[in-house]
Amino acid sequence: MHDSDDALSRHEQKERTRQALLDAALELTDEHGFAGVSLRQVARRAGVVPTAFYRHFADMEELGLALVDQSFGTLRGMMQLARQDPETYADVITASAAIIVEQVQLHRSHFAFIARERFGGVPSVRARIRDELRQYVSELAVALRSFPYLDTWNDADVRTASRLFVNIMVSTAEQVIESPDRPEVLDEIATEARRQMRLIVLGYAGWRSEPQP
Amino acid sequence: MHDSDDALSRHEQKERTRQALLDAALELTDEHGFAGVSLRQVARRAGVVPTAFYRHFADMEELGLALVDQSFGTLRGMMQLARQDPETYADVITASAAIIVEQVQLHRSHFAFIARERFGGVPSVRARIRDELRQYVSELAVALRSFPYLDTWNDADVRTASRLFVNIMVSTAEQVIESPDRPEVLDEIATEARRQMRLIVLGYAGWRSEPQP
DNA sequence: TGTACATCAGTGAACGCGCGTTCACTGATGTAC
DNA sequence: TGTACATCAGTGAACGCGCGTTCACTGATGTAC
Repeated sequence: MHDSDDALSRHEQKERTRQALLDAALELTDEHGFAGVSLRQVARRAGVVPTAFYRHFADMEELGLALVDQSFGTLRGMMQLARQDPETYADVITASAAIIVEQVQLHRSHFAFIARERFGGVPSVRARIRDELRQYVSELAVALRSFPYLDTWNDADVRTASRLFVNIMVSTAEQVIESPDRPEVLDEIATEARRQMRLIVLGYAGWRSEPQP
Repeated sequence: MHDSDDALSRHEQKERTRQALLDAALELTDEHGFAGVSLRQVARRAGVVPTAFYRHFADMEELGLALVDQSFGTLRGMMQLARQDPETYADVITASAAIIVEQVQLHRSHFAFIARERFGGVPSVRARIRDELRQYVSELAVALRSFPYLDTWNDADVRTASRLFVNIMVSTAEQVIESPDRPEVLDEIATEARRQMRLIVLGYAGWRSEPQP
């Protein structure tokens, strides 16, 4: 018999510590960049002794790769949300811009991690992010295909559009990350993202009616 | 009387050492990110003793800000080149894409520094880059005004276009930095940059003939 | 031009500190019977 | 259910190392006369 704070299984407790290490590293990356974060700092903030780190990761590089995976999980969740939202099919541009701004605020640290470490200091982390982004562009291209009108485009055009949308997504995320949390600033960013996306869609209309020389 | 290797003045020699420190830091940033570079590493690669560093910079942060200034000097040189090139006025898109790809190859380390440290680990460096980029967008907006056709646009539209062009410029630079130096890869990147710029110009045509709802 | 002194870029020893990693350990949780 | 043993997440001391920064110095370059 024990009191109300149910004991965790060994496995659950280990998982909890692992997540504490990841969260600590994410916070510290926000402050110093991943390359500037030490194993001891991570352990300290997670509330364990430095040597406990090794029960979960071989070194900081392995933890960094785990953070990439976790962050792209969030990005994929965002795409999922957009595909499930009926608004998206009514007005893809307004709906996407709103979802991007909302999700970036909600998962700021994951987006910030990708934005910062995409060209950051640790080669293996950078490489993994590049691979994941490339795959994300492909996945978005497939998703774009399910829209009326876009289904008539050829592969190369859909891919270029997908790349542009991901560019806008990344740069919008970067702006939200850099900005104070004031609603009017965020509205302005969402408006700018809409303008940019609308521009591309209109550009494509012109492109297709009057192909390049 | 002395032999042919003319002695440098004390001032010239000091300037030379300062530049050696900057170059060393730029190289090392390419390898580990600026936050991962130590004062001693910089001094070692520049061929001076660590304490000599302090004759030139108060600390690594001050050196980092000097690197930002130097890198944006290169960016402004690129804009200058584009404005002087008669090709630009004949076909702005093709000419700009070519200049971007060529200049990024030529000054790879400066572009890489901006791309990496824009969201990198040292707050003051990041802030300075953000300020410079914002100013660069303004300067480009002014330059765009000197083109026929664009001179009829309103301020907000020219600024949005300028922001999009700088986005494309940065992401093109990022792609060149990440890519192997093979000519066909670079051609492909330049082609993609042209496609993206053409899309925007065409988008603007559509935008203006049929303004947003 | 020559001499005497000032300047100052770069030197080299020394410091205390946080780092990553090793190792033997502890004690609570899990398992076999 | 109770007991005896195994597992293993987290501990704490210890190590050698590169770090940023201080300090008194050296000796070539620059300047005043």
